[in-house]
Amino acid sequence: MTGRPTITQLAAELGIAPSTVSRAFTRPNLLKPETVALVQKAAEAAGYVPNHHARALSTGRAGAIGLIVPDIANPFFPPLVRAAQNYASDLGLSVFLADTDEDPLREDRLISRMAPQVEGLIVVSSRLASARIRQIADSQRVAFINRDVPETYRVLLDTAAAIRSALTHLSELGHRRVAYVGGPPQSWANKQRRSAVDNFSKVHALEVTHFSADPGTYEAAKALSDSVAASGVTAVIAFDDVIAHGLMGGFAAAGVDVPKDLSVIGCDDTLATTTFPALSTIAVNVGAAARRAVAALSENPGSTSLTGARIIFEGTLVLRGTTGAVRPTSSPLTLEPELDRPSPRIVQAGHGSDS
Amino acid sequence: MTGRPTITQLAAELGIAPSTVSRAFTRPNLLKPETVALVQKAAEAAGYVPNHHARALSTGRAGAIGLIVPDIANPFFPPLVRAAQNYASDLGLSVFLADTDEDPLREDRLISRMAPQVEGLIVVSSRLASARIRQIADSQRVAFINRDVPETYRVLLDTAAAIRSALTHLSELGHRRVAYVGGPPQSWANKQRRSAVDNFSKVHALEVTHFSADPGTYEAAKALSDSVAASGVTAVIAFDDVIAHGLMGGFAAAGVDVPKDLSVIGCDDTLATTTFPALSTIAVNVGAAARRAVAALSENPGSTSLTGARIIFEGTLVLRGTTGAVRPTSSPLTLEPELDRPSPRIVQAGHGSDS
DNA sequence: CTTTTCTCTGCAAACGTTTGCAAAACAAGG
DNA sequence: CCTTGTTTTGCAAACGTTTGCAGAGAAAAG
Repeated sequence: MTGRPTITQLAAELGIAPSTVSRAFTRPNLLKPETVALVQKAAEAAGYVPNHHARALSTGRAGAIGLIVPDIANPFFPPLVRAAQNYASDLGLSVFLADTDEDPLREDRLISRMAPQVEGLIVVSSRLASARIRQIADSQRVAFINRDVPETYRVLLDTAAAIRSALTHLSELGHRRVAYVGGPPQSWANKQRRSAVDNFSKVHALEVTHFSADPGTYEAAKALSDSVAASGVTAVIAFDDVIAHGLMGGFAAAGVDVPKDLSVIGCDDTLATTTFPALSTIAVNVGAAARRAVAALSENPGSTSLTGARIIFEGTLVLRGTTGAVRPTSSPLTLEPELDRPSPRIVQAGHGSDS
Repeated sequence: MTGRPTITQLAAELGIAPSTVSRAFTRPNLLKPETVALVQKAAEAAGYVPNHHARALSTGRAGAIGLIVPDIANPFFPPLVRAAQNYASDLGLSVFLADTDEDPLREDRLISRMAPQVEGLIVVSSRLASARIRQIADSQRVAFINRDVPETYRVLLDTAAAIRSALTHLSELGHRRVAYVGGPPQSWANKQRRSAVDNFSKVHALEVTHFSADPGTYEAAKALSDSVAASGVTAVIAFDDVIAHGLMGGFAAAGVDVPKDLSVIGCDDTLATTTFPALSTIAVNVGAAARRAVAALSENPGSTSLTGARIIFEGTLVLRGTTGAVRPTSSPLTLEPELDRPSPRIVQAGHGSDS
């Protein structure tokens, strides 16, 4: 009658105490099996479902976690939220999703608003300042994904080793000049990948030219493709698959052939084989990262913050159709071998950045 | 000290009543401005944030809505959840996200579990039986997107008119035989699009051949591309962009040129210009649909269910690079004009379906 | 038949808010 | 100075659970 039935109504109906009804659901082993059955039957019949808010208030456990991402429309995130949600669901947790729109202020506000209402927060690719992050992690239960600030709980998708493999592979194919096309400058992943390229290019005596697609969209990357093609590199490693894809789009339009004229390697494997040719990339286990993060939140429900930890999942190079041997003839750089110029050059596209 | 400060602690600290503190936040105009300021200052200092659960319990308003989608990894949904989340946030609502994994049972369970904890539910592309949906809509506050069952509150992205335009356009380009490549058989959108193709093809005396990619993935579509190419059609309308893209991938691999050999039109505009050539498609206002749905949930907070309504947003045809005039020479069908075969043939790919 | 030990159930307080009602403080009108 | 009216605040109950504690039986042990 009066909306949803409550535990008290059920109890009254059965002539027993509310606490008994409660226990029938939460600690059935304390009760006589017949009582449990009785209650369950009545609950079923009345369509009773427990009120999470009341429960949360009473137990202090919210039964929910929050998940904060910079841009849910970026293909990197949906698989992550999917994995997080599935795993949380297995643990009996619901998940609040919020999108910061890449805006640090919005992110900060969201964290403050959500944190007290949930058992923990997962913040992915945070754009906040390190100091602020440390401060937040100090008093809130939050796990970070792809943001590496010391003494916080963070799980990282590390692509350095895979990038090293990629560079080795390119080197073996005869490439000497490669480009790195970066993404969001504030992104930890971007910094990590860029320095991996820088570091490991040295061991193969590769010359690297830097570009940056900002924002990291298909269009921005496509707009950048001419500069990249003109720069004389024979291979490019992109921050992620969508940038790689944008470059390929630009190359195709300009008549430069991938992989004959130019090899390209993406990252994150968000596009799988949907490009043509199929994109060589670095696959990364977002699902594992997401699950690790929600597991961390569900452990130690008592403490007011998570103990520092640095969990790493390594990506792996997967070669498909966009990598090939360097073109044997007339590559512009062979005329002018400048292998001894170590400091990378930076070329910027799009609006300002503070990388 | 003791975790987060509460309203009672604040009150004690200030030597005033908890109710006054409460009112300072919820109905400040009832209080003397100085009191409000006093409370706010203290709250700020103590880092007080209201407990949503307690509030929800007291007011009966949850401050949250639920959003249920079949597969968040499908590019159709992220923009939708983004729009929903943004708008909900403006209204002071949080959003629970859940993924049914295309499983009706899971969907049903999720709806039952979430509905009582939120102010309303948005269910997108429901795979539930109509009877069950009506039953749910009867006692719960739920708005459906892209599922059309009478007497429920539903907002629909209608592509019929745009499909008519597409067919007209193809006809003007000289096409006489077109294929429709369907997606998830249980999907309302799929049925709607298929019958739109069937209906409007008649007015232009087009012959249509039916295919179905199940599941509606890039790979399934790609696997289907040979049959489609071999069927003698000169144009194909796909259920959505990812299927269109998969077909294009298959065509490219098989050496059939788009749009010279075959025109293709997608739907939903999820890929924008990221295909090569850029995909002609039907753009659809998911954002508006999402916002309408959350608005519906936020209105009439009292009632136990939403009054039936049928809100329609129409898609529009956007022509890019995958549509062109029918190839003048040697198209297999000109040898054998069978314009008078009206009943569409069905070709099935992937595992079983119940369309 | 007592005493002890379990098993099962009930009582009542607590969780942190909101809100109807009433009391107190103050201002204005007479 | 006493009414009357208005503004501001406090009291206490309610929202639907959970849970420590204690009581009531029942079973086991003596």
